[in-house]
Amino acid sequence: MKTEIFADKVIISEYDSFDIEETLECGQCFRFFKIAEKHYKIIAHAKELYIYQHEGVTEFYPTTIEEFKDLWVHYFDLERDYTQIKQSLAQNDPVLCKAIEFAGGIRILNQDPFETIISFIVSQNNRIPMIKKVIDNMSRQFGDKLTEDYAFPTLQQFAERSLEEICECKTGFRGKYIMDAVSKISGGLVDLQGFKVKQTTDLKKELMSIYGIGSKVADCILLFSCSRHEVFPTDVWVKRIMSELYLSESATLNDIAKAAAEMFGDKAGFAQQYLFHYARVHNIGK
DNA sequence: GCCCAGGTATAAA
DNA sequence: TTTATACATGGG
Repeated sequence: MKTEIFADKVIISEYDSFDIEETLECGQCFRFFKIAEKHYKIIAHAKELYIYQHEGVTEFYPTTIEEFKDLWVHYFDLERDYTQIKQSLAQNDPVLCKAIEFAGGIRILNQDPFETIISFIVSQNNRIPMIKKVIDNMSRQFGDKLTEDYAFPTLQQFAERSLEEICECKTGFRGKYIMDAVSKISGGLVDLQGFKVKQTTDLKKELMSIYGIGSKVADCILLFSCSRHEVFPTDVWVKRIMSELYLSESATLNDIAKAAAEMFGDKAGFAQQYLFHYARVHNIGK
């Protein structure tokens, strides 16, 4: 990867496996706005970023240039070799071959764990446009003003709010789940500082101790904010996809889960995202 | 009106 | 252990 630094922007080129549209629109993050084709505004880690891709080149317009190496390189996982990962995923697997062909430019983001916890609580039994709206409501109501938009509220800012105030952001029945998450994190029962060093299985148990966080949401948090690419895709999407593709409709969830485990092994985390795209484009999993 | 959404807690079989 | 249902809200 080649990096060029200018006064107001950073340009990278000679990279592979980075498509901004696929990366943002695949459902792993919610705070972005499409300005034009391959041209987005992103809000993450209390910073705003404009990003623009064209002809094998990516232009970053952060608030300050230092932000690029301090924050955005890690956020977009730019130091990991995705080409090699994709080769290994595609080996002897026709489904992943097709999926990679369809959306080979996805990068698994390194998002803020607290924001990701709250965001994926909001995601349950909900649709992406509504999830984005609820998160935007909470940011506007409770978060700090940035240059143009609002930062996702901090743990402290959430802790100052009542259940009623949180529900006013249209969280629905998930308001009480958010309250429990905030209270457990504030009280240290869920220790965000330990997220970097703990075993994935222990971390998952800790996350699932929060009222309203089950296996699916826990996996999303582990994958999209903690680089735990080995998480097993327990989510109903993948089970349904497996059911459609490989097994009879009468197969139990257990049969499907077992088949998926054999198929993906420790690469399941990446497989989850690719499968999502594959399913969406082929209209599978309804 | 009716159905359902990138799920989960709960009760009941 | 597995299966059915309610849940807030809004869009199709």
